[in-house]
Amino acid sequence: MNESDSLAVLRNSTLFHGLTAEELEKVARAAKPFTIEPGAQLFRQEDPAARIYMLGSGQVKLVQNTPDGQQVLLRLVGPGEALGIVATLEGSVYPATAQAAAPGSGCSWDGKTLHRLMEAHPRIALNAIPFLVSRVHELQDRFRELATERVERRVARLLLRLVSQVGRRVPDGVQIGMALTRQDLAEMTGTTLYTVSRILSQWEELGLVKTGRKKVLIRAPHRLVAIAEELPPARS
Amino acid sequence: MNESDSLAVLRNSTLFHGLTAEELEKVARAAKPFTIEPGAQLFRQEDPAARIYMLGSGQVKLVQNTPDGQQVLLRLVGPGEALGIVATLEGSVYPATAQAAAPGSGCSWDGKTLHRLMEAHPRIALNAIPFLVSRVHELQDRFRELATERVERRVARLLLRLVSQVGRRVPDGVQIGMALTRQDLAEMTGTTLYTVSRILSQWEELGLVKTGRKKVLIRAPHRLVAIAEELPPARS
DNA sequence: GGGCCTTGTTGCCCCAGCGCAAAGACGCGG
DNA sequence: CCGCGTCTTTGCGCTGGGGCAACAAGGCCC
Repeated sequence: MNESDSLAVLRNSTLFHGLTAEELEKVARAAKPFTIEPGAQLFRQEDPAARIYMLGSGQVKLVQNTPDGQQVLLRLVGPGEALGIVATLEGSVYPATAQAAAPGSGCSWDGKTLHRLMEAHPRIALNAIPFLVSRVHELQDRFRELATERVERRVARLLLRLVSQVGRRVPDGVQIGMALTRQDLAEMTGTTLYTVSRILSQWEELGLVKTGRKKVLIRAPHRLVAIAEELPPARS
Repeated sequence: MNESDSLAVLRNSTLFHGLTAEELEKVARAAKPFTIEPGAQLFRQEDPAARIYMLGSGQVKLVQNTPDGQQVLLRLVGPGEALGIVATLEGSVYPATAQAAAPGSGCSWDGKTLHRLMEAHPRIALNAIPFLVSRVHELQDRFRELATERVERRVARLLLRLVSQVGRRVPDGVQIGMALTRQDLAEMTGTTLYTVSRILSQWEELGLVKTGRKKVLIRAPHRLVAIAEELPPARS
């Protein structure tokens, strides 16, 4: 990951979209490259939010721990996306731990530098807004889901979301292109690994999916959509 | 609500904080004032997001409806806060309905105007960021709560949040300064009005709160904090 | 003051989903 | 190819809380 790699990453990011070539170069020069191995952490929850990271390649899980030892998987971050923006701009602590799920690389800036860059190039601030807006939107949706829908539907939705994020076409369906345990899936849907396991077993029996260790293959996406969208059992 | 009222509203808002007097005036001139009666709606879910509203006085509920008729109360908006920013910036539809809970007034801008103002005065965009950031943060917290905590704790937290938002000291405690039905409380915590009612009854028996029609009075905030923070039943 | 409508309470039943425990299955490293 | 650690499945019992129904209590309007 050298400076010209950084440049390539920046060009593909929404955050720095629309900057002139010179501006981009300036941003790239201020960047510090990094690489990360699976299982390693970019930052930990409660650490002071010092840096913002932009992922060039790889997959990172954002996990929030509760005081009593439970976990919530807030979001998966893929190439071209940034981590720690929210906390770094706020100047507080990271609200979650960022753990690599696949080997990755990218570059980072410290909070001060980012602020300086934003003040100097308002375009960046303007770009950050749609990003934040879409986060708000997504969180609102997930909140509503969690508040009103039963587990099976939430899991169906999750798989569909994963398909669109990291789905890979394979001969007999679409493979989730990422290693996720039942526990991970449970943390993303606000349930337990037991329940996820049971639901997947049931779907497997129906020929809807094919599961394996940390693997899920969707064979009949449309039927999953039916489960995700269907109105609850009946309600005159 | 005339133009100078608008100016006063703007001055108290975070969104337009730090603008020069002239800039503020320009923004105020572009604003359209409004007043609203309890029960009336500023906008409805699924309407194209045409305008952004800034509340000068009053209280507005942001309610999201699910396809099958359930509801989620996303947030309460008070004086100085803005509504519809997210949707208007995104240029999509309002993700929720904004309904007044008390008589109010304020001013509004259409999406194009706001965009123009932001481009011309990047300060506004920079101001919008902390606002959005705090929304993301809050939603993440509520998401985690909903995913990992049981109802009683969530209700306790909600009341505490309401106290800090709209609490009014009265002789024998703190009054929630806003009319909220059990249904409203349920929609904010992702549960049902029955459960909320039962919990409040129980707390009333313990002398923790005093409830009435659309009224909640907290008599012992510290004990509510204990419920909100306490670790679950036991876990060796 | 009386009627009506909205909001709140509570008993009852029921079930989705939690969580333990114990037994597989997978796959890596040696 | 074996062993061990990690991940997954499944049976079982239990309970939090959902939801109906019926009733009570406010509050508002005429």
